[in-house]
Amino acid sequence: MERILRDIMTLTLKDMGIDDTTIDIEVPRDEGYGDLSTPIAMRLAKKLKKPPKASALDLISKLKTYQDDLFDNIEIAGNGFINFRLSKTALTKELLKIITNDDYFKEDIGKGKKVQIEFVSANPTGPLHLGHGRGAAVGMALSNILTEAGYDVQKEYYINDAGRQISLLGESVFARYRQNVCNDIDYPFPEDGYKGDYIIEIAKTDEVKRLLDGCNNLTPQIHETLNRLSCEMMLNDIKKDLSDFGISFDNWQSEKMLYEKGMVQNAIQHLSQKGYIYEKDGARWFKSTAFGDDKDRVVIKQDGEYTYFASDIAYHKLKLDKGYEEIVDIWGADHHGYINRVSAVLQALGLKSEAFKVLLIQMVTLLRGGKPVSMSKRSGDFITLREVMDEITPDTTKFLFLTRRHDTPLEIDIEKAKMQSSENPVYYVQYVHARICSIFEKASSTGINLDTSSDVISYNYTDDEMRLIKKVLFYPMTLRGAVLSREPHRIAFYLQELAGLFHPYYHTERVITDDKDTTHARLILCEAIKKTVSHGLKMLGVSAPQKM
RNA sequence: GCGCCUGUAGCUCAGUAGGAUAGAGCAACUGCCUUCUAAGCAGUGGGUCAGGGGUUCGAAUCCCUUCAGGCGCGCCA
Repeated sequence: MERILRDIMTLTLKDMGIDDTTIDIEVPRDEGYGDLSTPIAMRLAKKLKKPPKASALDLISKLKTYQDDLFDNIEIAGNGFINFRLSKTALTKELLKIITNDDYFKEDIGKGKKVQIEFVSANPTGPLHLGHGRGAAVGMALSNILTEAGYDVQKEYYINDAGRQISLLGESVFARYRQNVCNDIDYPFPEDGYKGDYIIEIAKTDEVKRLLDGCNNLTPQIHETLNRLSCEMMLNDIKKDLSDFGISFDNWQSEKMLYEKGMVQNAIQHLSQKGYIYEKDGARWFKSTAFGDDKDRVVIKQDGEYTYFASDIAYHKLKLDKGYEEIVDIWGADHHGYINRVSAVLQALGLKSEAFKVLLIQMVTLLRGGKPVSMSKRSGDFITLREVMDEITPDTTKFLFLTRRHDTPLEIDIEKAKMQSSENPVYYVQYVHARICSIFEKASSTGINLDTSSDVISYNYTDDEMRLIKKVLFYPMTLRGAVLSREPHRIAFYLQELAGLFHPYYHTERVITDDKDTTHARLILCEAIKKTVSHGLKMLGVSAPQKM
């Protein structure tokens, strides 16, 4: 609905010789101000050098020549707001489009722009914890809405399967093998090793036992194989967790592969040719200060080894080489100090700084009965995503994450989350869908079916119904806002508002009545609501159950 | 010390790219199942938007500053 208004306003402004102004259209807080409103006259006043009211009058008179039957009236408020009241016929006609047009909510904002979203990317040295779950929920929802908005999105998981941590993983598994399989209780556990029980489970698997059979100490070859094996098993667990959580990826990018294919070396060489690499104190540095970083960063250490940053350079170069025009990295907030140097790399490689966005996922602090639970992978003492989603369902967990902005710290009391699971907001929204499904079931059992063949509705919708109709028709505004701001949580809040309108309506009015026209009109409304709710839930990666 | 994030109702959080009289859920209390699902509905109470200054037609939102909390600041990954 708002799209129609936006379109004709764009045309009108063009007529007036203005085509560089952003058009803000919003739903006023108070219904008394109309259905939609725009503060554009205030902005226009400066350009036209006329007072806001005069500018508004100019705009309105021209606007009406385009599509007069869209509005009941257009008013100018004392402060210069232009308030539109939409006509019932225009609104109901549009309502039918939601039902008949399966792509109604698609809007081509992205115009096929290639965007890569990288998220989760947890090290394969332990199971996913809640913070990863939060990143997964956000990344998935973001890629869903961007895809719906016409972007060409690829979801990627970056596997840190190279470097010392993996070596340490192998050593940890070996120590547990000696201790738990060979009963060599005094075998020393590596100081910084991974202490979680999952390491013991890996050590006890047949594959590991077969590999390590009769092995008293790690030879380089066996260590290498054990690393690979442990990493694979860990990664399989992660993949299983993600898939059970409802998260999918288009590509799993291995860090190790970057080294094996010489891409790290190539990337450094490439930057070197551009003059961004220099030597100092026996090491090689990337001149990231040239692009706004605090200090230059080492890429090759004195001992000739690459730093972790070096492989990240190669990784981000690969993203560009694959043709992505926008790069979104979703990281834990504790990595924020890393943004500038990666941004510097991408700029050095020719990407505009606006085309690189990092979404920081703030910490999830877990409380159990009011007391914080410590989260350390090394000590093995942390709450996994698996535990939580098994306890309160993946839907509830995702909704919990997506009813918050991703960049604000989040506290979850696991006891409360469990207790509230039957009163959780996600059920409130899903219940709308289930109830409407139930209505249609009842309708078809009495021989009534939804008829969309005619666009004439011989029924006068009540005020409550008009409120619902508008809410549904304005859903694309929320979607658009979520896309532009990259904030999927807005959809979760919208859905709660829509549910907050539907449930009271359901309670006071019956959809299936003796009157044919009334029933028909109300079924149309219900179908539109159902489509909207199921679309919104789908964007969030949450199911829309037929029954509850 | 420097940098990033945060501070809104008792609690957990929204606040729609600076817009109109600051919202929701939870918790508390009171009612409502013979109806298409009570995971629901109706009602009641609750605020110095951390403090101060500035920018303008207009600020919870932008800028400066103070205070409070969190997280970073390796030739670790």
